[in-house]
Amino acid sequence: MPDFIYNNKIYYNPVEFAMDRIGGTWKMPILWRLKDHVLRYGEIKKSIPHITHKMLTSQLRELEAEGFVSRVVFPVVPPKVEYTITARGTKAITIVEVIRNYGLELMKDFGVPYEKIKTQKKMQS
Amino acid sequence: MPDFIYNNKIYYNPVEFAMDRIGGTWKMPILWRLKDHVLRYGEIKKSIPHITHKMLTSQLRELEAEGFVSRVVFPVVPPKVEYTITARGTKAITIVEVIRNYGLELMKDFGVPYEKIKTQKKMQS
DNA sequence: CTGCATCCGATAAGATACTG
DNA sequence: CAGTATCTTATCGGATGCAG
Repeated sequence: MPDFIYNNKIYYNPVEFAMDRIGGTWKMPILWRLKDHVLRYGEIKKSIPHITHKMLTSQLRELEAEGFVSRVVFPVVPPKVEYTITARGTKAITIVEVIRNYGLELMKDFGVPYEKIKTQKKMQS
Repeated sequence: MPDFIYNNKIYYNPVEFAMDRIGGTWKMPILWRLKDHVLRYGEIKKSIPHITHKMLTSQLRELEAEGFVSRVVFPVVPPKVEYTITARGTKAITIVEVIRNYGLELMKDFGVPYEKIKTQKKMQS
């Protein structure tokens, strides 16, 4: 007696559904980077520490397939691909921010040290 | 160059940290059930469709270990154990609600049918 | 009733190599 | 530069059995 099915997967509640779209280790960090920048693949890669090539590619594919980011391929050599956040992605950012702030509170609560609270203006190098 | 370490695990951002505490398939549904009820193990079990014995036990253990729920054992036969949400758990519920509402919006957005939008007043049978 | 341990299959994710 | 494919390991989670 599943609640609903989407993409051949059974879901039992809306939270699970939302988390499958924007959850996981990397999707939120990716959306976060695209918040107010259009970025190339390599730029995203450089800006997210420890993410592997495979993970970044697959997560971008999923985010694109579900309309959170859009992918523009420039037919040049060497290849150039830009990723832009969509309206749906921007909406998701709101949730990311809520969770992020909560995470910061929790960390404080748990006594976990964390420095870069300050918003990062410039993203890489 | 990890951002921080907690419980022998490396985290790279606050979102990941938060999701490790209250994320996953079952933690939010569990907290949700305890929102305004003190429940016994078996009651939680019955109220969450498809959750397995193993998963419920392990998730409750983690939630307890990190202070989101408290566990009271009554020294009777047969055993009786009650789970209560803590202040920290109540705070988490706020986030759960935000994510849940977002999930509902997303589902509408994706055209996923879902009936029981109405708040469930009574929980089981 | 509640909880723990064990086994095992499914899935996620890292490393690496190859392509246009 | 960006993307795909393969191989391999690690973790998650289901089923089951046993115990106080």
